[in-house]
Amino acid sequence: MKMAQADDHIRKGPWTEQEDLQLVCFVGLFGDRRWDFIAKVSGLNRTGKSCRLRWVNYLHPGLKRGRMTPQEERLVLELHSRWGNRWSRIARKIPGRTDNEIKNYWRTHMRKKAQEMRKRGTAMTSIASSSTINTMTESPTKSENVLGISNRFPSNKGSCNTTDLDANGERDISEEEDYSMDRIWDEIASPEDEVNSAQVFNEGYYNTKNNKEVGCSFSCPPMASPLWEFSSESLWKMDDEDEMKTLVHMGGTSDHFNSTMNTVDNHKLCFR
DNA sequence: AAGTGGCTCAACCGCGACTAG
DNA sequence: GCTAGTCGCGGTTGAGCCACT
Repeated sequence: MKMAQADDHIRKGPWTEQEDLQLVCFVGLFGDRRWDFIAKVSGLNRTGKSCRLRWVNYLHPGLKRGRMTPQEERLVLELHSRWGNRWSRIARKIPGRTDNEIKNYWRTHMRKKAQEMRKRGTAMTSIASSSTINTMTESPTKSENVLGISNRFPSNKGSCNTTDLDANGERDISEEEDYSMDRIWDEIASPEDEVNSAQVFNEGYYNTKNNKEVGCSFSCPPMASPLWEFSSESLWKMDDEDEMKTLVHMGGTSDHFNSTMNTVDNHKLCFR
């Protein structure tokens, strides 16, 4: 398999504002699917992967910025207890948060929590002796993965025992997990946030039958933005270079394009 | 004020899954 | 069925910021 094509000029590292604008522009034109194509035609000298990552984690219009709310934190804990380190899956249940963000949050906060627990070194001893704390607090290293230790929740890539999954392919919560989660909850939950996150999760943001947003127990922006709505389907069906050239020569003056760029500007103001 | 350690977050890497030819 | 290209995911890294000493 040919990996990075003659990566002579492939840029790496932080994205510039100019690059961001360029990327958003091309995603507006071609949608958020054909990353390799976008990477090529945009002239960004980035890999498709890099473009996708930048879009998903930073430029996507529906993203929330800033610290996790207590409700979100609880939701992360709840969902992690169900699904383990399946961050993208968890992220899908938390509007405006990316898998990367949740992953980062989990690492830092859970590690911190574990350190505190270790310091106190009392109540959690019995749990720590099981593998639970390891998984709850730190991702296994590569070598640990290879050795098959410290991973209570095999990822969907790994040798996941399907008998542990429910009808939806979701993992059931065993009694042991419930127990450990209760303990963790007690450690983490602050008294003021009494919101039942499980309820939020179950009844929460979307009515899945008609796919509409029906409510949100904590303040979050609407997920869909004009850019997001049109970008994924309508435009990216265009036929590669030829149509792109046509569009570029048109000066990119379609309504969609203009609204895209407005969206970009608005978001730019929100970032950082 | 300078040094240090911890935290946050953007970005990269490797791998498996998926898809088209 | 095979192969190459592409995408998506999870794990990891490192730069920058900030609080503390």
